[in-house]
Amino acid sequence: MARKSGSSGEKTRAMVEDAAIRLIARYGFAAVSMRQIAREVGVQAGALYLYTPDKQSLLFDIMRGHLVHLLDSWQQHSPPVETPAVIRLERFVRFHIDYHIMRAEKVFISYMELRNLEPENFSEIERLRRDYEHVIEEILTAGVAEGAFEHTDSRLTTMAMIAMLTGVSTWYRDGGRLPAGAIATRYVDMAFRLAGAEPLAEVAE
Amino acid sequence: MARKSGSSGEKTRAMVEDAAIRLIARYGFAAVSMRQIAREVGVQAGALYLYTPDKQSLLFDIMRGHLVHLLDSWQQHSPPVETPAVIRLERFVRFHIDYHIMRAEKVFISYMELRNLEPENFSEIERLRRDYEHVIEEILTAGVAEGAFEHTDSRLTTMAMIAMLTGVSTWYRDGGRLPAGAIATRYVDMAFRLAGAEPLAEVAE
DNA sequence: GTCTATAATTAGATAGAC
DNA sequence: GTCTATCTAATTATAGAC
Repeated sequence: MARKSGSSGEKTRAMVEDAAIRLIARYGFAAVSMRQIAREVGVQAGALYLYTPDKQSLLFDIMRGHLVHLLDSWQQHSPPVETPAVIRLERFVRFHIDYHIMRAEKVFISYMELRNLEPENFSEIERLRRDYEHVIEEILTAGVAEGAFEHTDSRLTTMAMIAMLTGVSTWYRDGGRLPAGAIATRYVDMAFRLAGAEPLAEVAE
Repeated sequence: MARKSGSSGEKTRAMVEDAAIRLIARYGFAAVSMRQIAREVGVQAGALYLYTPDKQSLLFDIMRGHLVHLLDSWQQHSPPVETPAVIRLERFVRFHIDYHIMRAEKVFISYMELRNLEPENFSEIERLRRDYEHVIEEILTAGVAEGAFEHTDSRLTTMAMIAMLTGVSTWYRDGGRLPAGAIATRYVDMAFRLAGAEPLAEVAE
């Protein structure tokens, strides 16, 4: 029988993406073959091309999907812009860490596999990444304007904060020394320190 | 003529490593072929095997060489342990950023290509990385004991600080908005904030 | 020390049967 | 929708000439 009974295109499509994410996160895009992905799904290599025109699109779709969903999720979680920056920063840090811990593989891929994107794809992903960086930068500059934050260089503080926060996903493991919530609380504290939040706000945290 | 006049083994050996570093940093280890490296050096692929037993060793030697040299350099730059932690932290941050900016490619490889190491090689590299993490952690705990730093979790602060500092090498470019020295100064300030350095020390910076 | 030639394997992608 | 078979090209690594 050439076609398994009960097999369905949409289900297989999801399995292909899942397998690709798992394998690419583990071994790296260039090191993973289409045959490996197919084996993980339980189909032959040729069948993959029903769901993706080529290997590059598989990577690109994973990364774009991740970043679009990330930005979308923040839109839904973000407080209104008129909210005090201290509140917005705390909300952002908790959102970011939570999201990145829960989707560590996609985060990892989107960070590590930029080099394997073809130029046009790279540009689109970079644009989405910059959009996300601007979320922090806007909160920081708003906080300085409010007098709630005190630091000399919002752009550099943004870069430092993103690196610091995203770093969590490189070492976090379920069942580690601290639960995710406790980690997030400590990172909120550290983000406030970097931003130069007034002691009052820091205590209130 | 099978052998170029004026060619020399040691010189070629260095060119092989240089080419490997440049190409792996740019395209990733798995995506770079031995033929590409050979072409960059100006020899045939077979000749590479005079200098490395296989492709894996090429990667491993780059990473181990980098980390051994990094630890060695810090040994020579580090103030005696009895030096106040504030001084030691400032020295460390400037050393780390300077070193990482000047050797961005090796740093990048050592961070991105961990997945492509065979198990035994991975273990050795991880051991060296942990040694380096302990440098910061020791300074932070010493600072807390001295009463110079105030933070709740030295281990987490270490992870945050390493991620923050190493992140510089992912975006730094010569001729950018700020010269390397100015960037380092701002990162010293941010490191002090994370560590919870007493205001007096922060002003002294 | 480097070259040419080649072995052995594997890759991405397609064609056509079912 | 999936399989088998296959094409074409590339890969790591080695052997042996020079």
